[in-house]
Amino acid sequence: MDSSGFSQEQIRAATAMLVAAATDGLSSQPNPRAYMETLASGFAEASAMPPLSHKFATLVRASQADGGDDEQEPDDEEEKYLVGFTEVNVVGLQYYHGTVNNREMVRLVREPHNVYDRNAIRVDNMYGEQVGHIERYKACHLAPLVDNGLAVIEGIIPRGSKNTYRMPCQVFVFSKDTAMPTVLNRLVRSGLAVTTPNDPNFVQLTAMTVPENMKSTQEEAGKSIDEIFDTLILNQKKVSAAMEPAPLITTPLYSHQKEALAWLAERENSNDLPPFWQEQAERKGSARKFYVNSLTNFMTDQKPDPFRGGILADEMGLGKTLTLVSLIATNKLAMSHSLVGETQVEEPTSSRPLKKQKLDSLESHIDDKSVSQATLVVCPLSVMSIWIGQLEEHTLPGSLKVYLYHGADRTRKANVLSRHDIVLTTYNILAAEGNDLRSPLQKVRWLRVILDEAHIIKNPNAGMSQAAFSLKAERRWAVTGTPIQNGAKDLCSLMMFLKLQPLDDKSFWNRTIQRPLLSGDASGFIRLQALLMTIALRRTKDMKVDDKRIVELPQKTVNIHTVDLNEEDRQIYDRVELEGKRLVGQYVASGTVLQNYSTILQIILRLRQICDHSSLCPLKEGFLDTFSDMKDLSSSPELLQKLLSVLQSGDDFDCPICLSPPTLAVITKCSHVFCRKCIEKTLMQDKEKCPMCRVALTASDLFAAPPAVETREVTEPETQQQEWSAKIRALVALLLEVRKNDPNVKSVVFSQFAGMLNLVQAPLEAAGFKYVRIDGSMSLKKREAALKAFQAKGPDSPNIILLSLKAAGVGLNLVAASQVYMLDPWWNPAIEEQAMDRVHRLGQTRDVEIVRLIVRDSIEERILELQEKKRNLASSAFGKSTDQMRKTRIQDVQHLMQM
DNA sequence: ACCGCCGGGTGCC
DNA sequence: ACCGCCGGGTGCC
Repeated sequence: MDSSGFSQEQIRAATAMLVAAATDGLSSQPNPRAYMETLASGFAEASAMPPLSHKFATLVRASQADGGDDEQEPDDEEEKYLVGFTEVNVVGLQYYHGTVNNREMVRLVREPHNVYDRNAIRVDNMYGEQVGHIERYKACHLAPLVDNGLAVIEGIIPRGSKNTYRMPCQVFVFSKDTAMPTVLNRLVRSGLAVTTPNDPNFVQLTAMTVPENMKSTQEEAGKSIDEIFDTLILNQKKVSAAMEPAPLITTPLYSHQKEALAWLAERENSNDLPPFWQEQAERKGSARKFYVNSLTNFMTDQKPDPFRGGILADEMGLGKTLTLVSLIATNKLAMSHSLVGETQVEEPTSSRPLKKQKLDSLESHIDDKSVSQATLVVCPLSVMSIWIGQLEEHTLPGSLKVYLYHGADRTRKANVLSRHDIVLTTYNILAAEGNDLRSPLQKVRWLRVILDEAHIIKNPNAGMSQAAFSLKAERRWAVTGTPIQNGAKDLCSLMMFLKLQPLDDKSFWNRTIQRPLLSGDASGFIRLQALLMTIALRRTKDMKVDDKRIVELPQKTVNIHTVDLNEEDRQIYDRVELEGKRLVGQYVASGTVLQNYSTILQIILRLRQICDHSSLCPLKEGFLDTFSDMKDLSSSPELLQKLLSVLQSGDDFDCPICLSPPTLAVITKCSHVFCRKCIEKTLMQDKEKCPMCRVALTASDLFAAPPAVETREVTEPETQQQEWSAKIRALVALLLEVRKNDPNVKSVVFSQFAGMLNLVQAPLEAAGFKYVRIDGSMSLKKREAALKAFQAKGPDSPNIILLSLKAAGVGLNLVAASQVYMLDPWWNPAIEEQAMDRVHRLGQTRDVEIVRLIVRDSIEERILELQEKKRNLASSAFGKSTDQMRKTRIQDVQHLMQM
């Protein structure tokens, strides 16, 4: 490695090697540890600065909203750029124990409640140990910028790290594009010497590792995280060994499951350094060793604790749950001697928080508050039954003590929980009491915490996530079949749960991974790869080992069955589409697409409903005019109710603030739909304006959704009046044909519209089919009963299960069926694939046929195209900014409306 | 001397 | 801190 550090060629070569090794299995096998060390040394030595990119983009969380600010982002994530840096002193070093290294990234923490100075800014090292404070006469200029959300600051110690009383610190100031001149101006007027990136001396002066402006890495930057995961699939080193589970697992594991078990156990028991750490001898030949974190350049002579846990990201259908049960069962036996021994043996005293935690646990060992043997599993309610099922099916009865921490009669006693081997609970319970220190969930020091479907905590600010972060555990696992949805920041949330320092800190995550990714700097990509390579395991069903798929599944074919609307529906469809185009055209022309996004979604929704059956679209004449007239809406509670029931009919709106499906959806008087919490928070911060259209809004202008639509519509479809739609005819015809060929074949019928499921019921009955149904309104018990009936083998058992796409939840096992009918397409192909995978998964013995019913010449065809486009362009790319996402949305709308 | 100068005590926020 | 600053002691040469 030459003195200029990590060259583009090296990065490219390393990447290529990685990808090649991951894809073609047997050839070159990179050793992840060695690879990480290569990386680490490369970055640590990158002292001579390569040319500087013009702007350093970054995604950072604005710590507080600025009430008086002009631009309001619906989300608190927004692009920030480097304004420049100013050098300040860190003072008071003599009072604190936190040490730093030259060129080390430090945390700058606002201390608004500091009794001596409300502008205080604390300086911490990577471990969160205090180093000192920023001298107050400079802090007083920086703090207001941070507090009002104008700027975000990051610190690096350029030199002087061994000083006794004070040391310099370069404070890098970032702000959003529009505020950059203001921020710079305020800094300069405050008398701070600011070096901007335009400054010819910037490169010599800065201690920041300046990202190279590498256009060549754009293609990497454009990759979705899923693809990154997929380039890491089946790392040979990770899974070369297989591990037999403890005998109390009564079912033989598939070989890929044994490999996963070996990997999980290795990750829990290895004493390797955590990711991004490397060992260094003090001097050549010196016995004294140091450990350096290559992300922050933090150095310590204490060996960092191994990182026990990680991300199990196997594609769904590979049997993750059974693998985890095996881990719990297998390590249960290994445990009794290893844990106690381990904790006592390598335990040099230390002042670090991490060690302290362990020390505490040692002390409390005596008064019986020690690390429990119990594993806490947090999962969605719908997945809980899967865990229970797997435990019943695959373990010796009575061999594992399982407690269901669920239901009103759950215990309040921590020691009851800690006496079990497995405690199962749900995210809702965790959210409800997880932040309450009196909760037994919080009192137990878990051996292991497993978050199943961990992407649920992707929003780190949600109470549920916070509760997950505060659980005390020796080992942490995030389990998810769909690891990344919104990009790299979802991963940050997982890191916060996993407590992988320093990446569990948003600021460090942004600095070392997110920002480089966004600005097209290869280091972010490479670090991310290195990280995932070490702590994540992902296999997909198509992966091959020794030319054999890891899971042999029957054939799956996807066919499109094109349907022509009947005359009446066609007329309605054309009319609505014409009107919709006119409206969208207006919005596009006047640049108000986003302000009218909810209206547009309504239009699209209507069109999609008409494709299923025109009666699903409740408003006929002139309803679009009503949509575009907000005042009318606000004075018409009835309409609001209707709108909301539409919202709840199983369709997929995203709250524009959190960009997720809304929880507790509310609609504003200006007809924008948000999560209740999101909009309430926004209103409190942002001067009571609608974030979408900036109309004045107060809490009283919000209308809550009516309680779950339930089976209100389940009133038997009035058979005469509701003629079968073309699609229903097609469905029945297809089902009849299948039955003719083989009466035992079972089918799954998916729709996004609960109403559509209602409408197909009568025709199915008329054709002599027995069916069951699962939708969002059903209780867990009812769902289980329906599923059980469907899975039964007898000749009288139902042949058809009707499922609402959204309510079906994860993990549902539908291998009893081999035919799948998707009544309507959804634009996120992943969701559809997930649905299909419930049928096409382990245990399926028949070939699976998936039939997608698509109306010719309709929005459905365009949705298909959009899906294709999304697949090809990987538009879930992680390097995407909010702004880019908006643009994509506008384009999507235009495409859907054929404009 | 309402000064200057000396030298000890002292030191983040 | 081998500094700055504070405030008490002190006071021609």
